[in-house]
Amino acid sequence: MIKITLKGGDAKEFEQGVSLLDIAKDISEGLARVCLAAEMDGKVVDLRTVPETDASVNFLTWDNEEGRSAYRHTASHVLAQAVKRIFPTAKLAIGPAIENGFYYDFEFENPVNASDLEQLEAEMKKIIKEDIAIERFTLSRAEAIKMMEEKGEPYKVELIQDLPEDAELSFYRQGDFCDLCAGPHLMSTGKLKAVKLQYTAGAYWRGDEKNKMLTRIYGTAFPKKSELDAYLEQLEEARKRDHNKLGRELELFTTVDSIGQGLPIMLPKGAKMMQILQRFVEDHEDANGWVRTKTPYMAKSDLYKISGHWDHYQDGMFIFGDEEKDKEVFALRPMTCPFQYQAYLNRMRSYRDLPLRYGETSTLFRNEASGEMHGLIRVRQFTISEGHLMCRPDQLEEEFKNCLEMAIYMLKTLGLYEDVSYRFSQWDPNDSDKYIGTVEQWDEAQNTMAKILDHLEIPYKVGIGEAAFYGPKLDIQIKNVFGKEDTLITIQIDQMLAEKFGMEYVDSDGSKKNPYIIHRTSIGCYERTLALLIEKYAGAFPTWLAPVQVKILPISEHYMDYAEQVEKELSAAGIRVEVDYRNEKIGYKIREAQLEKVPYMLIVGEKEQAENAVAVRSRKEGDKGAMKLNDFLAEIQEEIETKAR
RNA sequence: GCUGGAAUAACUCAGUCGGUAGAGUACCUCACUCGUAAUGAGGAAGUCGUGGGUUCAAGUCCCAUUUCCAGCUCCA
Repeated sequence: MIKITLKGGDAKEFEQGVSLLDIAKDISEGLARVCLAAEMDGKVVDLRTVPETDASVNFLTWDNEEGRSAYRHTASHVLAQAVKRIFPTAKLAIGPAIENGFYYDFEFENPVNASDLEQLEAEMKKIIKEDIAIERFTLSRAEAIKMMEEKGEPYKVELIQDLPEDAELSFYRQGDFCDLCAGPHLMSTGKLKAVKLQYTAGAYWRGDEKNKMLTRIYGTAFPKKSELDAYLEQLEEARKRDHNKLGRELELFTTVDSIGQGLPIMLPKGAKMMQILQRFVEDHEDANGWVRTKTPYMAKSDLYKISGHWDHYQDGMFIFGDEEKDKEVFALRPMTCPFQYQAYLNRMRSYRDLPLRYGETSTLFRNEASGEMHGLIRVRQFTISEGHLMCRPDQLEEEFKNCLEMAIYMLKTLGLYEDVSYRFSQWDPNDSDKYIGTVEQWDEAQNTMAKILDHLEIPYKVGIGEAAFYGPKLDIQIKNVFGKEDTLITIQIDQMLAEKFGMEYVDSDGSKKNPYIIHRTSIGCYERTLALLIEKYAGAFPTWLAPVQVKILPISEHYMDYAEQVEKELSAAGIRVEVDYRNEKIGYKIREAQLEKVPYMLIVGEKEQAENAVAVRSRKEGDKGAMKLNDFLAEIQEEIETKAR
């Protein structure tokens, strides 16, 4: 007999040789039906696992991430089985479960199109209906290689070859299909209910662009059709917020073929929003000890050679001229660091001068690869709320904390704070060519940063290989409507560039030292931040950010003069206001203003004109009735002042 | 850069087997002068992304190229 302790603490004795599924059944048929995998002594395992000794067991269902993962991982195997049935020559690569679904990478002889996907999905449904039992078995490394060679699966062979000689490998078989897999998996294909293949994409074998590009098929799976439909609906809804679509519809920006990729045109409304953000950021920074610099957009290659950009970032720069032929070669700046350092170097600095906080609204140019541009999120020219802060070691933590607090203040004001996560981006010591500095320097920089982050109790994930070439970063990450994560804000500690540029200060004991440099942004780059604001608010911005805050809608031509008078009064008070002078019915004008997502509509007609009033309609709450113009002005000014959302 | 998809009026899109370029919205004109999400009538608007090719004939087929979209890789 063995003793099984359950999550609640209850323990029960079972015969040797019973599987976890049997145990679940013993507890209740209901549990056996809904559980997908189990956690045994802290390890996620199959339900087919037979405990050999006493163990603690926690059954995992759809409500657990691991349960969903097992479910969708089985779906990915069913996809692979369907692919092998319909395209027997396709080669299998890998196929994991991911956050909202699964994918599987294949090498096909011919491209797969949408109708192939439909056919594959139909085949998957057939396999599910067949309710094929899934069996697990193990092989030695040598046997595994032999089997996959016989099956003609070169990618699987390569995966197995990378494992240690004495490894024992687990396989899962479902009827005519068999795959190398660590598991866990469901008991049979019939456990799956609602599956959907979504789209195909290219993906490099092992994520390395030097390798062959495989075809990745993405799909998702849910235990109920209604849940699948709800998910697909939700995706559809999210896409309506896509800044790249909405931003164009709302006339915030556009692109033009002849200007080129990654070079958006900010239209008046988008440019206005950027100006509002920029003024807000600069004023806030300057009120918190920052000073401004204004530095050139380009420099000779000499500067980038000192900073290391020439060796480590040349592909990312726009370069004019040729080192071989031309006396001087220039490059547009991809970062502001080496430029702002020149301001520091302008004279000898004392320890009393520190910290020095240099802010700049800085336009940068990066020659991104052509396929990488995306709306306003990834562009070739962008403007960032840049800053470099030079300080002494004893000031570092406090200054870092202040930079972080400023970033958080900005995110909270914009309403994005609840959507972000932290990433501590470290170097990859196995890829040291990408970075400057020594192992010791990196260890020191990262340890310093780790200490500060732990002390400030920042809940971060570590990103290996995500560091800048000169130092570690704290990245504040955010996801767009497609679930793709990007860095919105970054705060970095740099001990290397000060030395390279000969930046020093004279300490209290008369010795010369290199300052620490914090590279940071307070709101990120305006283009990307604007993109995320568009998606966050679906274009219905808080009043303080809205490019048009008030739209005046005269009932008929008779009240146009009064409308103009109201416009002048509001405009003089700093409100961004427009009048709809068109000769249209009021319902029509309201509809248009509502679709433009203007926060307030002021309807003016006979009554309003007589009483110096306006009939207020809020975008959010609809008709709010008439009020004196002055009262409305006071209210909206209060709302703008407090940056209410 | 790579894989796949797309590009037709200002916008959203239709255009079958290769045979005279279509709709709705927006825009302009006229009438209506209107009270909280679309008044009616009329008009103008397209080198079918660009450049080649096949054909008696190309929006449609082929090649190249630019841009856009999704993903990969890369990145703020």
